[in-house]
Amino acid sequence: MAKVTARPTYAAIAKSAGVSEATVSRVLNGDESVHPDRAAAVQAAVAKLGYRKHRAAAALAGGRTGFIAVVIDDNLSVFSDPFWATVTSGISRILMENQMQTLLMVASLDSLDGPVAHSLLRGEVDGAIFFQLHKDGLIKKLKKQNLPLVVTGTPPGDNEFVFVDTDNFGGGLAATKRLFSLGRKNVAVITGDIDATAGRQRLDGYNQAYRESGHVPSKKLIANGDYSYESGKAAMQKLLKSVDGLDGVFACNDVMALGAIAVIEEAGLRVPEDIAVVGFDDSVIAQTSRPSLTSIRQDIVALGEAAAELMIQQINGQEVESRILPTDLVIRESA
Amino acid sequence: MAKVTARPTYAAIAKSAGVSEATVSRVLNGDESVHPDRAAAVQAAVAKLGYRKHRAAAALAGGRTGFIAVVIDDNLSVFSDPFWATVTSGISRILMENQMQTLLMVASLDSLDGPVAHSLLRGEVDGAIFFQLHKDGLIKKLKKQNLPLVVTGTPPGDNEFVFVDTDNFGGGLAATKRLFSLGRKNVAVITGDIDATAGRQRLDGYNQAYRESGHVPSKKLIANGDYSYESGKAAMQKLLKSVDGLDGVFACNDVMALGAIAVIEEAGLRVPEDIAVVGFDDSVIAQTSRPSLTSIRQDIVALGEAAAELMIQQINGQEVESRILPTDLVIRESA
DNA sequence: CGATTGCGCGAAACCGCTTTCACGAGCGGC
DNA sequence: GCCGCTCGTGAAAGCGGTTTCGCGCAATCG
Repeated sequence: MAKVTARPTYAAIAKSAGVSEATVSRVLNGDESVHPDRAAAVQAAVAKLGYRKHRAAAALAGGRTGFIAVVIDDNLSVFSDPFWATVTSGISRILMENQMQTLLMVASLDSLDGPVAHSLLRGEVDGAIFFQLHKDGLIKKLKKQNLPLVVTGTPPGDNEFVFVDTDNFGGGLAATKRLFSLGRKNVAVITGDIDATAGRQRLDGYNQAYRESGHVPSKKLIANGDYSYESGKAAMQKLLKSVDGLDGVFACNDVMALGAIAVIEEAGLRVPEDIAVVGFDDSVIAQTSRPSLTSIRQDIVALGEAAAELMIQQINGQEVESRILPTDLVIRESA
Repeated sequence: MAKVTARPTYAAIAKSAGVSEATVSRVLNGDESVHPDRAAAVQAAVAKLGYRKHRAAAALAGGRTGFIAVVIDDNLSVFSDPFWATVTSGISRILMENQMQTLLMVASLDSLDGPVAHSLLRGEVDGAIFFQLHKDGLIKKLKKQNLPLVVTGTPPGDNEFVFVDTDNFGGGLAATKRLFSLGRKNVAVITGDIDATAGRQRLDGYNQAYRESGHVPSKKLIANGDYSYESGKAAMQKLLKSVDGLDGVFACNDVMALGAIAVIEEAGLRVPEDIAVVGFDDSVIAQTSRPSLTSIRQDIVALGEAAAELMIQQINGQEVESRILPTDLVIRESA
């Protein structure tokens, strides 16, 4: 048990500043109606005594906890993908700047009845940021309670929730256009999980690029993957068999791109000379692989920061709109 | 602002169970001295009303917050390495099981004066888990306050703090032995940051393997890196130039191992035929690279779980000992 | 110039739980 | 059979803030 050194309370501040505790509270909560002189006196006392508010007490009395939950479904790939950690660091930074704390909740969200669900439903946090949405039972319930919510990644369905996301569509478009700009004619795509919105949108971007080029992609050019290395290999094998004159591939993430490259080289073909490959994510492996991978970069920290900003705006009662962040094409050896 | 539906309080439970609020509190906090019948009545009332304790109120009255801080120095590679996220998920799981919450604090720990430091010093958490220790100013201060602490990664210096770590020494030993067991004679090492304990220990393991084999590693066989891809390449270039008959390399992480392999192949040599390479971490890239990488696997989730367990034991007033978790050698193509 | 309004401020209730304290009952010891 | 314990329990006092309410004052109005 931590023995905490006694800290000053409102009583001390009030005494030192010659005002009542109520006034101290007003000053510390930005109530404008206090006379500037008194406010200054309070501020001085606060500074002098090194006062800091007791969170629990403030939460109990005020109903606001200063905590924002970051809710992570534990069947998400938190374990193998730095993505979520990076987003979280962005969230955390912004929250800290605004005197709020990040409460991490990792749990299976299947049930509406676990400790996470209870904790959220009981109002133990001022808001919740969800990572990717699969099951929407819980979040719908929270929305009914008017809990400020932000979703990271485009939620399926209509725009019921405030969200932040990378421009997956634009990224897919840019990746595919890059291949066309290299003079490639038969550009295939290895999709990610097309049941999730991100995968869907990247594919849509690919299709859009085709449309803009005045062609229609044959069904044969679309091979489904699931973001795993193995699925990238399998998809590529299928493409090599079924597509004549294949000279470009857009893989919806870097890991699959590497799987595809492995298969291409095993088949005795060269990247990028015979087949150019573009990935998505610009993860570490894009830099370390050989050939290094041309990929679509997203600003992941910014994604987290945007999520936190939208959260804070909501808490302040402002109207907010979902945000979609741009991507960059990073050109390396593979395309 | 979340409008929270009114929840039952002790008053309701007490009434429903026909006891006083004091007794409710005792039951809910595991006080043994309550008559079993009454305890049962309270439990029944709790279940019936779906009662859940108000954390802030409990914290205010009891001094225990139910929060454990996970403190991450933001100059740590949280951004590119899934390692810390994985550890955190393990921590979070165990804490949740014990009705505690994970409070994430990402901040520069240089100053003893930032919001993180204040928050910790003020006893806003029941304990703190530090990720890797560079600056020990803050943590020493916290220790003086008797705040339960756990460090992830061996802290430098004596065993002043309770910590959990992977068996870096054993891993380095196993990696190097693997190379010897393949009949390699001139086995070099590319070190990580040897100012940090993990890097130091892996190197020590390498040296130990040499000692056990009855030889002494020449200074030439040791090339310093900093865990980055580029440093792996640089170290390998140096080794190729200065070491005759080099036929094995232990790189202290996978990323450097890939850098080394790139250089080896550029030099027209083959992995593993000419030079076998072992990495460390068994990260995704170990599986996706070509040739796939033999590496040392650590159970990262278990590391987080162990940290959380040590924390909980400390909070319960038990004596605890630091824990070192074993590693596995994962054999793939490169060695 | 007296009555009305409005503003700044303090007193005090309250948020929901924990813990001390004292009290009554049941017990063994003499 | 009386005294002194122990044991289980409830009343009540906080924990450290927030917020309502009403009061006293000065400015405004008729």
